[in-house]
Amino acid sequence: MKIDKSLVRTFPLFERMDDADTEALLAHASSRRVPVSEAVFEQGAAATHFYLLLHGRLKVTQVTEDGQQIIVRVVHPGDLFGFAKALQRKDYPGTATAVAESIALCWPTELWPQFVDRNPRLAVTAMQTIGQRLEEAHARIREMSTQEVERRVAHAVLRLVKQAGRKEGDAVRIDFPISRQDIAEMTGTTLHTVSRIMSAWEARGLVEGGRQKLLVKDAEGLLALADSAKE
Amino acid sequence: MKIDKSLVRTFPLFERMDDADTEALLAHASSRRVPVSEAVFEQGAAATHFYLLLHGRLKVTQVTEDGQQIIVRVVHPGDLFGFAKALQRKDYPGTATAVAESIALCWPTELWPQFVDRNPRLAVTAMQTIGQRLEEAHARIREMSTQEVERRVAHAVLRLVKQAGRKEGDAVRIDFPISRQDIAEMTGTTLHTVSRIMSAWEARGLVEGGRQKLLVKDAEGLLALADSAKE
DNA sequence: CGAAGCCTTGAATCAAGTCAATAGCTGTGG
DNA sequence: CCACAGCTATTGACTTGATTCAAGGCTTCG
Repeated sequence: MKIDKSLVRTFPLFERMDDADTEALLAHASSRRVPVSEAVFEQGAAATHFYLLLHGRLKVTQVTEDGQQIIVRVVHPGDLFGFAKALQRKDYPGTATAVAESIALCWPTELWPQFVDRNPRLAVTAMQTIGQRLEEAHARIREMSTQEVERRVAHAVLRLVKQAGRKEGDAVRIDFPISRQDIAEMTGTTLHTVSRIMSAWEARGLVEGGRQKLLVKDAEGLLALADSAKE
Repeated sequence: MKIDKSLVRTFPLFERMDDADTEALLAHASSRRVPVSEAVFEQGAAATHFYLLLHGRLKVTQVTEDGQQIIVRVVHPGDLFGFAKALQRKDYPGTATAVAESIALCWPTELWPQFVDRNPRLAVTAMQTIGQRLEEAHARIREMSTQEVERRVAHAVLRLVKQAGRKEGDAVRIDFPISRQDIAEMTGTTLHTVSRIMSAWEARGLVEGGRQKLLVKDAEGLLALADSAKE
């Protein structure tokens, strides 16, 4: 399968890899197009491949025994995902669903050790990535333990701005379709509460909503909300 | 520093390491005694060492900007902790405090790569450990998102039973001093709510409380509480 | 155009948090 | 050995943030 080397090269992960190594890796990769709302892999399925998102946007969700869903994280272009095997898991802990038309590279998990050998930097990067995720998870736990919903939602939106913001005049557009329900699942609340909060924000000129749309007009204002201690 | 090889050898991490390797590692280790309520390291301090808990019990806490505290995890004998450097961090993300008289081995972080070289299994184990922690964190996020307080507390207590339970007749004793406040910080609630819940449980014969004491008399009953969907 | 999927907004309810007061251990020192 | 200081825990009353229930409106797309 022919894959564009120069595209891959733009991602930090590959940036310092030399041509030979890059080609060796890409030789074993296949690329996969994922239409909106289709899953790349499902929670509990055997972890046969690991992936690199080239283009688009995914959400990783988990479902509890009693059927509730939460969004574990959002996958952005350049992110590795689904490398459960690297953590000695046999199955995927969550489901990865495209929220926008996406393209991912994938490798059979058996190749992970080779992948790492070929570029020791990669082992380090992977470790780092997981470390970051762990920290994010702890940050989220901290937020959920101590902050009321509005601040949590503010934090979540700011995170999206940082990871998926695209300038649009004075404001920042969240660059993929996201619903109130999604935000609720990211912050551990209900779409109703999110809707109310965002209506209030819209009235104050902080954001502009819409069907699966989100435009942040005043990031500083949100930041003030997110950081200010209660009262 | 003379350290008992046979003690170390009882931990899964070292179980399959041969004598030469074990000795090489222990040669660079020092041991450190930590009295109750003293910290092994503090949140934000430079990560100079990584540790292995030999004996005792620690809690790892984080403090938010506005002064609230949460318990990130409990460290049990045999656990590695404080290996921030392995995740490419310069500082410790939390504070590790002894809740019981403890003894830990420690190594300078510079030795981590060597530590890993010496025993590649260790790299794998470390990865696995971190993977587990990530999963635990996600499980906790899931719980906090979807379950009401009583179930969360039930889960937390059951986790303690599994990790620090000591049989005591028909019941199981949590083997270190733990306060209502601690449980509150592990579950994201207040000591008042925890106290109320545990009083109710005590009335139903599920547990027996006391000042920093906790005896689980009916783990099945708790499990039913923890697992049953609401109502 | 109609159906499906999102979003908004009221009203009622409820789980937990806050406030406040008291009681019970535990270890210390007079 | 008793009293006191300092924690830790218990409990009631009240408040409130957020969920649930319910109804209706707005987009988008086939």
